[in-house]
Amino acid sequence: MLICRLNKGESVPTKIDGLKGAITELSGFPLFSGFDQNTISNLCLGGEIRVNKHRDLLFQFGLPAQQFGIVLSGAYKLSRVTPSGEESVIYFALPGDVVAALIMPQQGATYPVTVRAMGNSRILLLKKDIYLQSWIKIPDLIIQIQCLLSTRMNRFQNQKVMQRAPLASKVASLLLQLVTKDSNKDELEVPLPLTRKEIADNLGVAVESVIRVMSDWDKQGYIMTLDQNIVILKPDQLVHQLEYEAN
Amino acid sequence: MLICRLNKGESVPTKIDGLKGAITELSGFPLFSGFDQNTISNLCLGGEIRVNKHRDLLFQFGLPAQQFGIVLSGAYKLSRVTPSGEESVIYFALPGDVVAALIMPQQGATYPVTVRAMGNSRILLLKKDIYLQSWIKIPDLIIQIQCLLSTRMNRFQNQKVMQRAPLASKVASLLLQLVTKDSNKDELEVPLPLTRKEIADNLGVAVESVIRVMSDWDKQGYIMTLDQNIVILKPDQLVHQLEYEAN
DNA sequence: CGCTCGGTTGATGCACATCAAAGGCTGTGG
DNA sequence: CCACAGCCTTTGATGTGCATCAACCGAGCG
Repeated sequence: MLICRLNKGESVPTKIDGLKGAITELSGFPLFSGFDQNTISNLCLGGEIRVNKHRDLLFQFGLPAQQFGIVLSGAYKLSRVTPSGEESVIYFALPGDVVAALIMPQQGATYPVTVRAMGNSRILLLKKDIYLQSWIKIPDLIIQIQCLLSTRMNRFQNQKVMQRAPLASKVASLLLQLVTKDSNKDELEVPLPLTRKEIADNLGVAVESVIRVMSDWDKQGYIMTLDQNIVILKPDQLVHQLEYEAN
Repeated sequence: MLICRLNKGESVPTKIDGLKGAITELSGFPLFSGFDQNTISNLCLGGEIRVNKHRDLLFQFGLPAQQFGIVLSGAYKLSRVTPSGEESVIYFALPGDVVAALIMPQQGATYPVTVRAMGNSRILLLKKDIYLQSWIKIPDLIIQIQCLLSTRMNRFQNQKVMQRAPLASKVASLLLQLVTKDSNKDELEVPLPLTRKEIADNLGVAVESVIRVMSDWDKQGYIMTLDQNIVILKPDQLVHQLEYEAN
């Protein structure tokens, strides 16, 4: 069962060289906190803003890694294909997140995942060289990058700890993880278009199982889905799913 | 079902301040490749070599992280306890691996995992300050650290891709991952004492299931277990387990 | 209007969990 | 020295959560 299908038109990604506006956006991310706009522009020399539509391909697993990216808006999906042809979603990258930065230092490295846009998204692409020649030499920047990686690593670890939990717990955990911005009471919105298949592929389970869990929550009024945008109406109820009674 | 039990005596870890001998060891690791012994000793100022016995506690999940480590010999197990009281093994750190380096930059960070020795092991403990004041400023060192992290991240990703594979594939994948040194033909030895429970806790499955898979391999002559040391007699057969037919 | 895609539901089956029992080994204390 | 407790391993019997298979619906689209 092959997954690859031609994306309608495979839209030639727009390329915009002037990135004045983006600098302001960048200065709002934790990655660049404490840097003035001048420094930021120097750090982004030779950068290119890529504007993507839903499912546009950004990086392809296995190809030589020449660039890394900083997500500006929207979201990107990092995934790989399993030996049996299924898609396995590794990570969802949101604005402010870096993509492929970790492998820049390695000689002849290839992308360890395939990266695709989810919905309309924008990303700033930077050349490998700038990472090796500028970024690496700025301790404050390295610290910020390591913080981002640490967060991501933590997420992996949390998923590992949940491995033996029932499916409902895993789905709840994933959804809650994605909204960890301001945990203001009721009405959290998952900030990216997410199909049930993508959730299943991330958790490594069957679509139908995810659907059974989520449409139940839908009926209970815990969540709401509008055109692939998920809204958590009762966060407390989802948190409750996490405590699956230690027998 | 609580797991915490007093380790017989909880042996007071030996502390040795002179680390002359260790410098030679360190210079053999990829982490310090390209550094002369003088530089290495400066990078390890204030370091302390901890000698541990089987199951000695090194770092405790949740406590403030003041130190990081470089495994010298033996192995260390990074794990967490699940909400239901089971142990979840996140990672096995072998000689040359760094532990807790990634979280050094974060203010008031706590250890994200509990770390215990597996068998007799030695680790070089370094202070947070040295990381922030020296390490971070040396691009070549940062590059090596990021390579180590990249390898670890890759391992997580591989496990994620195998999530839907049958148990036998997962066990095979884990064992093969641990011996990825020189893949010289037949007779690979897993370089750390590993119980079936630890394998199970790493894969997030039941002990009995792991045992059923492995004792089958034992009978087939694919592997051999001597006192918790696993030897892979027929690597090809284990590799064969990975290709679980994409129907 | 046929196509594909995402979501949904029900019937059936299987891989693995769970429970139970037992033997070997090690360290510990009476 | 032996009894005992823990841990690791093993094996069998039984149960179940989720996968799999199949079918259907509505929406968007060329």
